[in-house]
Amino acid sequence: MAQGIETILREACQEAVQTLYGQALDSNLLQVSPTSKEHDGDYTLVVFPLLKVSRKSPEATAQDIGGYLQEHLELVTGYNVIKGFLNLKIADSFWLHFLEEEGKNPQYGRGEKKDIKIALEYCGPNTNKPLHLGHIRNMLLGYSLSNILEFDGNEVIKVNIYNDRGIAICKSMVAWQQTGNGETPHSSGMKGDHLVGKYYVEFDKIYKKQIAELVAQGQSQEEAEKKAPIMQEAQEMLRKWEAGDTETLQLWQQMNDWVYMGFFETYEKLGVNFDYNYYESKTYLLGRDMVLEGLEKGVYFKKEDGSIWVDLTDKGLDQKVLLRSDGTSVYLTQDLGTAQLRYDDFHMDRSVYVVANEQDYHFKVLKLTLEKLGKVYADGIYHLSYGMVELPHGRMKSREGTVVDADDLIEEVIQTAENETRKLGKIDGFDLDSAKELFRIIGLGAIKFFMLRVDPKKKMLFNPEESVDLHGQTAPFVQYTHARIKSMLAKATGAFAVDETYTLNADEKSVLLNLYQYPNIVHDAAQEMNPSLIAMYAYNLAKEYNKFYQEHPVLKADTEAAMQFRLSLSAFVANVIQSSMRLLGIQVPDRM
RNA sequence: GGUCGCGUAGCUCAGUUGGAUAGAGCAACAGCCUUCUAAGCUGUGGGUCAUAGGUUCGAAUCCUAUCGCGAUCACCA
Repeated sequence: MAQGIETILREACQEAVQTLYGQALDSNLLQVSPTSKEHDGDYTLVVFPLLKVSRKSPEATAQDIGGYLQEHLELVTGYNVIKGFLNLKIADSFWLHFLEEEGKNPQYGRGEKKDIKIALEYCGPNTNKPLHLGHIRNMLLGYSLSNILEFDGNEVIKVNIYNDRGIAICKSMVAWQQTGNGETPHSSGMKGDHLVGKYYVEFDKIYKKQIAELVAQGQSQEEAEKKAPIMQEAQEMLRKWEAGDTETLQLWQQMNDWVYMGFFETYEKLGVNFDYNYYESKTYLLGRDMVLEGLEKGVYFKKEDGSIWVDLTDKGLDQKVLLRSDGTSVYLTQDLGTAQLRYDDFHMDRSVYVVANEQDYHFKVLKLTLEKLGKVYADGIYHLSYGMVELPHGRMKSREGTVVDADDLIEEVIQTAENETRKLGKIDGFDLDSAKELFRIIGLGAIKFFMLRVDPKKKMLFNPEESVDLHGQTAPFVQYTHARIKSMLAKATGAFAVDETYTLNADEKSVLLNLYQYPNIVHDAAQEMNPSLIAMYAYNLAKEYNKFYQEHPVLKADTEAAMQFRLSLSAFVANVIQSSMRLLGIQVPDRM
């Protein structure tokens, strides 16, 4: 697109003010935006900020500028003034021309190439239990964001980090050794991550039992927690792992492999992927040298007991430990190391971490600690802090068994989609495979849209019934609009062209205005790292189109010109729906 | 207790960065299929924008205080 209409109008307004009132004007005083629905016009200028320059009433100022624009700008064919609002009417030919230019462009909305490389980390699972609802929000956000950033013209590298070591996985290993009887995913038919998760739960059962026994024998709770045999074995397992004990490493590798097989299956079902994987087992020793380097530079400090700290009290935060007194690393130390490693690997301009907002403090500390070291990449670190998913009865708690499993959820939404689709009798003429594919597209679409339509920064409530709803503000609503257009287009014959003398009705123009906004929305979503803007846009576009569709016949339009125009418009809408939904990771069917 | 975040219709969420009569969906009610797919469209009811002050032509939006909810503040990850 050559130049946005808002820019053209803004510049023209600036010129008008200059000519009419003889004064230059700061261009950001000019607010030009699409006219709100209940008023007549296409774009609106708010004139209140101009009163100091015009020295006239709001109405008179708006009249002045409106008159000037109508006279000097071909684009503006009319205007009206309500209080301090100047509503401008844009020539139909502009919109028709726009439709002709962009309507068949499958890349419509794509941003210019920016020469910015972004590393985007998301998911970050532990390898001792299966993925849950929280990971789903994380993965959908991360994957969608990578699409949006890429579409806006950036280079994006999707990375995952596996927390594959530590006491948690050792717990699963010990419980499996003691009670598993050699059970494998193959022998049990269980998905690998679920199998390992089962033994993680098993560990906790045994542990609790042992604590109770010890307490019954007269030990204190605290003492019992430390001395429970199975806990001691898990800790011994961790020591052996760190010492490189072959047998331990083999078991660890095997159980992790089971988990990965399970995760890959879930990723694939959900339609997300990664370009590069990091493993904590390979990075957990990194960062130590950086801390020592900081100590040498004098930006960190050492306490009497030998522990090393960073002082962030000047930034309103606390002092944080970087190396324990025994010289070992903490969580933060590792993250320093992985940040450096990632920069060495990719030399990215920005590094985005999709991590829940419970870690806000940690990421503030991480960024500031790297800044103290003078790392050039510290500035490019951005924590996409998303809100936690809550259930109608509160937070998910594994102890209370309220964790919503990712695989179960996916299966459930597909099942619901199937039930609903069959009930509506929509699959006549589908063979079994394409029917299954349709259920999958609709079910997954529903859950993805449900989670992505909410502002990522805000916590969200997961209501199981609403998440599989197929009506209203949902993916199926948008998908349905697309399918209906496609089936209509399939019935149309020949190529259709836009007649630039066609006269638009209000519903047609409203759809065009929506389409025209798409590139801006993409850019805003990328800028704000907010996929919900895309979701709401896709919904609104479908909504506007449906209104048009209901009121105005396309294939049976009164005139040939109307039919051709409406077909072009419909095809454009289908195109943009498909494009925007793809950014959310949602497919759109041609029939449903 | 310190820090950060949130509070908009019965419920779930928007609100274009300070602009017009605060909008959608769900739920409820009333209409629209012999005409391109009714997973749709139209309409009705539903609001002390947590509360109280302040800033200005104008505040759901910015500032202050209060109330309520949540997260976080480990030599855990």
